[in-house]
Amino acid sequence: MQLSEPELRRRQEREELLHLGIEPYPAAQFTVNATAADILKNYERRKTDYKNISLAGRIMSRRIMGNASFIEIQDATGRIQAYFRRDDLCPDDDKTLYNTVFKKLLDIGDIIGIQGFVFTTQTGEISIHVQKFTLLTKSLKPLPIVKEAEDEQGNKITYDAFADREARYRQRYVDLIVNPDVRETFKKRSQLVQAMRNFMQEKGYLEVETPILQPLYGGAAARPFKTHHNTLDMTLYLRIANELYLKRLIVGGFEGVYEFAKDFRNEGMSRFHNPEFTQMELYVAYKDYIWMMECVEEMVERVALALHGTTEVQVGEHIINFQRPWKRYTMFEAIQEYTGIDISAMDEGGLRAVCAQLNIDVPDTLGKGKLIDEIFGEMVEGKLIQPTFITDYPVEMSPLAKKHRGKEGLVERFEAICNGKEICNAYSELNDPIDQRARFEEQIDLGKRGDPEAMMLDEDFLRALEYGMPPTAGLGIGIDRLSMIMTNSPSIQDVLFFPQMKPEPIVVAPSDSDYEAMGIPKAWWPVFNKMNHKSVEDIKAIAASKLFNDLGGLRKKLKVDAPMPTLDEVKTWLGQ
RNA sequence: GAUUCGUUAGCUCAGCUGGUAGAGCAUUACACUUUUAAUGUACAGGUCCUGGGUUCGAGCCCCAGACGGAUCACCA
Repeated sequence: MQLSEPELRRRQEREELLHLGIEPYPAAQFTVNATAADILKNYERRKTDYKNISLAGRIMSRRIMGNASFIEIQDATGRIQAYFRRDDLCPDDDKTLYNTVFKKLLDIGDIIGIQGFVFTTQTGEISIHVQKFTLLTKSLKPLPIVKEAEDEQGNKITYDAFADREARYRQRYVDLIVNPDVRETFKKRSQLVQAMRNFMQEKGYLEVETPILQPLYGGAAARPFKTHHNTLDMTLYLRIANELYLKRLIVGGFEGVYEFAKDFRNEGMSRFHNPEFTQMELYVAYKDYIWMMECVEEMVERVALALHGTTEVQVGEHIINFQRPWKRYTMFEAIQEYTGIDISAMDEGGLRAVCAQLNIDVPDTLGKGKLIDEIFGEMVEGKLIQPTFITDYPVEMSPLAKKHRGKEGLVERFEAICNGKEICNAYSELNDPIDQRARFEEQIDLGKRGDPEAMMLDEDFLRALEYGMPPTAGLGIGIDRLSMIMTNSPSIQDVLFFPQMKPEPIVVAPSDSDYEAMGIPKAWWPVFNKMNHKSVEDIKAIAASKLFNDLGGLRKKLKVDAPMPTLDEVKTWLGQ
């Protein structure tokens, strides 16, 4: 890797600090007794408490004005201005600490500790008057410079925002340093998980952990990631869901279990899909899906209140209100509401005619259940902005859900739809082992017909059901999707710290020792570095005459103080 | 996987009909003891994503590729 000029300069500064006896990465702990947010919030009311403060953070901007300077320092809670004055820091004749260390050897991005007292500047900004500072970490890579200001109305204006998505996702650490909104989004995500966990702890449910490496994958319809265990010499799959394990725990006698689970699905990626994602699954014994709807409403309403202090949340152009109770439709009612067509009594032929009438393209292979799902997906789902429960799904699509207590061909299942997307999925869980086996066998048939997502038959799970699982309500709720809504993020990548991406190409640049091995005189090494070849092989592939010409050109540009080699010498270097 | 847009200085971006590569910020130097996008002056900084092609001449046109975004498809 060729280092840019700022990078070289910072490495040089690191050396100079060492020469001055200043350790750029000290071991001694720097004790902090204040945060930026605390000072800005409480200083005016409790001035005497801020006479002797100690704070650490990253330098985010510098305004040097001769013998006085202002910097902005950023800690985990925010930014605060600090005031450095030469004669305070260097009361004696030796002004090195200010003139050299502070002004020349520190940069934006360096992490320092400061000690001093809080005051208000003439322009009214609460600031720290620094009496002593300590370098804690020298930063060798320049940060993207983002400048912020406020207009007359007090609106925040950002200049030169660090907005390139690829760079932001690949180097999330930089994104987090430079974009405060990103930090806020992830804090909200954490609060969301915390609010849900508190909710379930209060109800007395048990938080559990179940296997991620599974010999059989199940609990959802999806393609898995496959791996291999060497000692056991067996195939294992990364879980696509943890449903079947949590139900085993209900069989075992726990009456409420939940897990925040990373699941893995080997499928397409989009702004709603990442190969690994988080679901919270909850199973409660002696409950049904109607009870579970109330539970979801209460939990999600609680989350909205915890994050926003209100049930109303701005999402894109909509304001979504999570206040209970939410609207409820059966799937048939919802389709009738949005298309005007009652499909509840239709057979497959009738449903196909409806698809044709609504201009929905469907493959001939689809059965009745999938046709209904297609109509719902095309005509209804995207229009449901406010949180809405859709209940009573066709049995063909739900091999783990209990048959409806009153309606033939349906199961006791609901999804909550919000902002046009599913956020959760729940059933009265199927606990009849004979029925469950039959449903698995239907799935196996589907698999034989080529459906890559058909479920596998899990004999151990069936054995557990045969011992008897009490009537149970189960829920899976997508934490990423819910986070997107609660933080007004248009893409799943905005709520994942490290979204999946293709790896960056790794370039192994030739080094000085490579040049030496090729017999190139040292004076020419900078020239080869400047040419930035990707590898030694790349250099050797260049025609000697072309390289000879290039060397001549760069010799002039870089002012190389060495005689021009002959064409024959160049050929020797290249082994040609 | 398909379509489409993008990739130019450390960062954010301009770049005309194909004719010597531009700005602001950051950096460097100097000035400046309460500034706040600090200011003023000066300097420096570029494989224009990669590889081919067309052309006297390519950042720009053509072909292929890499990476990324968006939409669609797939997908609880």
